[in-house]
Amino acid sequence: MNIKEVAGLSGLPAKTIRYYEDIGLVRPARADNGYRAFSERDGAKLAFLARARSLGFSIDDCRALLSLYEDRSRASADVKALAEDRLEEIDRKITELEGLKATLSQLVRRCHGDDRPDCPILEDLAGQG
Amino acid sequence: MNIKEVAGLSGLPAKTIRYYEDIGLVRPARADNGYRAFSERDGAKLAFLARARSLGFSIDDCRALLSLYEDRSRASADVKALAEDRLEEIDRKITELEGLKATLSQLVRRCHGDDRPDCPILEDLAGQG
DNA sequence: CTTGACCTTCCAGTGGCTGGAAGCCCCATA
DNA sequence: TATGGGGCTTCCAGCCACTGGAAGGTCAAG
Repeated sequence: MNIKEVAGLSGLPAKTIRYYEDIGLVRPARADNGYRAFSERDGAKLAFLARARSLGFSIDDCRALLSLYEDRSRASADVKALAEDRLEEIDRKITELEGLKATLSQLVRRCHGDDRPDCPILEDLAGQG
Repeated sequence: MNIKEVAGLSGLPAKTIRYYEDIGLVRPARADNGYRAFSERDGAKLAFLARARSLGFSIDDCRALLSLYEDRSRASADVKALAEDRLEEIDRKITELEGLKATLSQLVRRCHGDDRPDCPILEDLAGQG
């Protein structure tokens, strides 16, 4: 399989796949002409990575998940712990964004938004709100 | 005012303030010894930036907000538009994170999390879920 | 034989800082 | 007057996870 095919299968851009090779996440074989030759297994690994990344796992998390994935004697507790950390992180981010949203939408509501210069948003930013 | 003092006032690290000078957000005067000499106005500007950044505005947004802030004849509608764009972005991010959270927490619930190797989380990541 | 799609490597840039080295400057204390 | 410690300066490198682009090799079709 050439890079474009595996890119299509995994949903990752070719550039990203090359990058993943650079940082050692995949190690595709090489054909005689120097082209990367991806196996089925490489394809599965890349799809795994794409899915894990889309769920917000960092590259380091992915490295850990991959090695757990390939370790037949892993404990599912280890995976669960990683996933739970991610969940907490997501919760923290949601909370933070909700806070921003509350503040900003209050400011937006208070700003009349016409062609006059007085603006509660700028006043708040300047610390006079 | 030296950099450390204005850092304390604005809540920004000194490093960040130097960086903001680099990219042209502030232009503090210089004392004879080469030290940056911040005016009250510089301090206010930096506090403005700190607040805007903490509300999630990008540096480019901040540049626009600053110039609106300093433009006595600005229309508040322009500011409101920027803030509304940010709100939409925040909403999109929250929605995305809620989606991730739903998927991940479902996976976590289904994983028994003990010392056995079978794990629905990895199965899902591998596309067999 | 040419065209055009594909592949390769390598370098640089994104955003928004952050860390660290090397070297002034300034003030207080011994 | 030496010295110590903090603060200040510049500059370079690195973070994360790619992404864009240049320069050039390879392959299949017409």
